Amino acid sequence: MAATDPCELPADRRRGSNFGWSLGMVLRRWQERVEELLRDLPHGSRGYHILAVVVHEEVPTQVALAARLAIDRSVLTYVIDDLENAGLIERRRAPQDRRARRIVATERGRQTLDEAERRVAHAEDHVLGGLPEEQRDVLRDLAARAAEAIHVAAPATDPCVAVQSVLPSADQPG
Amino acid sequence: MAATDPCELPADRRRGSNFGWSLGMVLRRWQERVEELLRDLPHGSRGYHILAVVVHEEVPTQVALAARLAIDRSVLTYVIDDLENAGLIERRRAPQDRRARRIVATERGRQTLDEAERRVAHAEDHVLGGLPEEQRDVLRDLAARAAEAIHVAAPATDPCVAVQSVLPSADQPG
DNA sequence: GGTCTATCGTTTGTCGCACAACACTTCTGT
DNA sequence: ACAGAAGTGTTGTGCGACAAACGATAGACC
Repeated sequence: MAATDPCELPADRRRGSNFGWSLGMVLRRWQERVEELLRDLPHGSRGYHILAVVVHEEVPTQVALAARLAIDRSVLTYVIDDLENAGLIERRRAPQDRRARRIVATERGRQTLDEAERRVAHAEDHVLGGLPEEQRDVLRDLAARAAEAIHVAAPATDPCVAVQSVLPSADQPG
Repeated sequence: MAATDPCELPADRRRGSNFGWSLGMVLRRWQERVEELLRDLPHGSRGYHILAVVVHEEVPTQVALAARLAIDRSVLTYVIDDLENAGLIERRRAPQDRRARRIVATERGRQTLDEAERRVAHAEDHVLGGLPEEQRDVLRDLAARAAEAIHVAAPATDPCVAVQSVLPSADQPG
């Protein structure tokens, strides 16, 4: 098989590679920092992600926006409400389909995102301060590509196998 | 300056580097998989992290355990309850300080963790399937080191500067 | 044209989790 | 013995994610 079997690695190697924990740790800190820096942006990092997509990509509908960000439709409703109230984006009825709303950024929204991106970039460098410059970019890049791959292969639930218990069978000593 | 200014990168580059979103995406999928595979392990990935530390490191008290995992003490209480009920770990009063509980893994707990780690490693390769083998290891490694650095520099709240608004000042056109 | 179904957006309710606050036990120092 | 500190457990509260139901509109089919 092509894959290295992690079970053959020494325990130290495996213990250090608590990938889920590491991700959680970095993400939590990232969010802390970002929430702090973007205090005025409605819904913090959430609003930031949404605003970024709205500005950089012209996503036709809210549903498409939700799909793009892999978040629930119903979340978009209130976040967009607040971004709109802050004058950063506008809801426009799509002329060809009056059910759909086209979300467009205002000039103010674009300016805000620009400033926000500057700050977030700065915060990221801070969060990843434990890594040398070069490796930060590698990490960002790898994370982005992994995430992208996950996103396009979206089906999420791959019913690969019937799941057995992790626990050893009952006849084993406790 | 040593740091590359991300604002100078072309928009496409910056858009792709939505680091927080990427982390969230990968983490969410990782958790989905792990929860699925470790269905029988109390509290899924949470229980997994805790069990792993209990088995691999001999952490003296619950407080130390919480600090090691950077989670709240009060979470430990009920997760440990359930891990104990599942016969995977034991709470023992520390002989020299009867306030403290020493958490030790049972043989069954060790076996369970061993199997769980096998599965998690497999799931990780699946989650990171979008990356070639080699880069998966790089990502794991970088994430681990970034997380470790964050963890040791724990103070979390670094009141570096008074935070200004991200929003442009009021005289800007909307 | 009229009806029927699917889609878009919004609203509401439920669930789980993080965190704070309080209570209890035990240790330490005087 | 007493006061205060530290380890643990319990309870309550608030927030965010997600599912389900609802109204509005579009498109297909007769």
